[in-house]
Amino acid sequence: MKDVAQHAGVSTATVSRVLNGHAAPTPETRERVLAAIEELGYRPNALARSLRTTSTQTLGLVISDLLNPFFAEIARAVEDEARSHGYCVVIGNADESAEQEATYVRTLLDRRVDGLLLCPATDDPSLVREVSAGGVPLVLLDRTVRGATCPVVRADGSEALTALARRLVGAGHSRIGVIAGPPNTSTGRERTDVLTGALGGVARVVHGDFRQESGSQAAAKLIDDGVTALVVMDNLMGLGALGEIRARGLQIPHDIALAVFDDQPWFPLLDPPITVIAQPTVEMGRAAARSLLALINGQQPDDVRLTAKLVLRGSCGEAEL
Amino acid sequence: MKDVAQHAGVSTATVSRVLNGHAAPTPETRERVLAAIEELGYRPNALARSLRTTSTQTLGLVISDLLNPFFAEIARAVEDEARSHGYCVVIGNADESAEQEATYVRTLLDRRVDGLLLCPATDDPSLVREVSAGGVPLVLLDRTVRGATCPVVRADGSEALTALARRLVGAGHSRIGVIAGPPNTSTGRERTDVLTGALGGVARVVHGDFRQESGSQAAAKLIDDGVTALVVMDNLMGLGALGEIRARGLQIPHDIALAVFDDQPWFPLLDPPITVIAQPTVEMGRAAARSLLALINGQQPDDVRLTAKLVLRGSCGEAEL
DNA sequence: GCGCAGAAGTTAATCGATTACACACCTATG
DNA sequence: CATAGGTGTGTAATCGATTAACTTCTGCGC
Repeated sequence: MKDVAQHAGVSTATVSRVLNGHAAPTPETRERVLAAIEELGYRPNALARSLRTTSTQTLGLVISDLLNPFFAEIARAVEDEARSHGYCVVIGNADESAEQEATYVRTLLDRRVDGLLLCPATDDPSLVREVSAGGVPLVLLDRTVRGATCPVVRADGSEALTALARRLVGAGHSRIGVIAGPPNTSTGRERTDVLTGALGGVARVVHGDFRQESGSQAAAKLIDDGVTALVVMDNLMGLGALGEIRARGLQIPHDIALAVFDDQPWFPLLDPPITVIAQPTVEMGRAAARSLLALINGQQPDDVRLTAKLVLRGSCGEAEL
Repeated sequence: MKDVAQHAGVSTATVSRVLNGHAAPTPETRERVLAAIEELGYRPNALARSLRTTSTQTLGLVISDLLNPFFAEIARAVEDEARSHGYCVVIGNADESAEQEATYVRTLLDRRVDGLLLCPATDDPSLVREVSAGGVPLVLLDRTVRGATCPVVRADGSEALTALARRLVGAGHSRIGVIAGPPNTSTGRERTDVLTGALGGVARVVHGDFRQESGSQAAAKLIDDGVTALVVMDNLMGLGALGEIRARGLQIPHDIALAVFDDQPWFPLLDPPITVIAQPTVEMGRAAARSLLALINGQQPDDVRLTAKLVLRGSCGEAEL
């Protein structure tokens, strides 16, 4: 910057003013400065700028698993929305591990992100409290924690789950397997509670960990237990369950009915296509980013609850479309 | 930091030494400082530290499309490897747009990443030159550019493509459709050249843009053209092609054979399972990260070429396993 | 008892920006 | 013609760390 100033025959203050579009400098000075910048190939140092202004124009996003397309879609939406407001997004991958999640959150705070979006790995509120104590704007996404005091953006699957339960029971299923998320996550618990509630006594619940492998194992257990329908609470576990069903040579929906939480582009390509509860991932990501930006600007955004939709495709034996 | 120093009755220099594990401070002083840090909940400002040391312990990774599981896997591997060396990764999503790619690269440079991993959207070398001119360590990943002067890490599919070609021709196909990547990407061109070369005159090539929609359109065109086999050069276009095949009610492999570049966890679940050319994504990501770290440490890593493997599953009419 | 080596800690410059304040110059006004 | 008010720039403090150079103190050898 000093070089630029010297080159243009002005002070660094003037260079800075030109850079930040202040009113002061003469068109003629501005021209000289811009020419010098161009000539020297100068690029401002964002670190120095941030240090001085205490604003990094960056949001942190900590998600549970980058390989899960559900989170990948959310990440993309967050990023789009943030960029359209001049913010950058730094993504941290917690890998469903509370410890790694904490590490990432601290790293992001150390780098002074202007705000943080978090998909908490567990419903333990201590990390959230730590962030709040640091005074950094925080929005929770997809999942919440016990006694959360910050805005939360998530999808509500109650209606869809209830409709699904009605359908399965109506179709005569009397032993229905539920592959649930971990009981210490809000989505894991809530979805399961709603569904088992709606199913009455016919549900058999096995908890997985939101990963493919746990889906196969849970499916194996439930199939051995004689269930005639399987509801899987997450797309990766759904993948695992599908694998297990195929491995055993079972026919969907004849031998076993299947429904999965989260839609995936390839679900319609299976035979039969898979019935799902689709979450509005893009809207969730955008809404979360908007809430966080509002918080950064000193507003108090409300919680956002979007609704997940039941998409019937055939894997539960419903009339084909 | 000043607060901590005051609290512990020492100077900021001593606090800094304790923080950075220098030899000097007495165990007793160290103790006092750590206590003060703990008590005040102090966290060092990474921006200030980086400004002073000109090192951010951060790598930039610019990929073409976060929603493409191929890149998501790479991103995860890069991140794992980087973390194990004490580095953070900032991911930028270029969305297959050269313009957005350039924007991201500049943003990352402005933030003074210690090095940059780039999956170039096109084979235009100007952006690469810009980075090199800035003296920032750079490694290309998956794709290269014309006249690249930096290390490149990628998968070599020649062998697998040749084997696939032999098989298709051997099975009697005489009109084979190839859904290729954009001609201005190195992977788009090279894979197609190898395959068409090995196929002799029987290939019909249509170029897509590495996205699902273009896959369906290309498939439609080729099927109308009467091809009996389809080779798709990327998993997203493969998804689109599959959709088109299903929509037309064609049976794989009876009516049309199909092979796809890039494996996906759900390919084995289709009926028949899809034959693929699998790229070693995890190894690519790790190798790229390692090369970049080596470059940062002043070494001169060689290019890395890993081999992609043909995985026969049935969608090309091969003997079932 | 003197000098000196080595250890422990402090002072202050520095990284590259932003910005409050001061200053010089110019114009309009009473 | 002195003065008030504007404008365009420059000066220098500041953000929060690191670190070279310097000070102080301790203990040891002769």
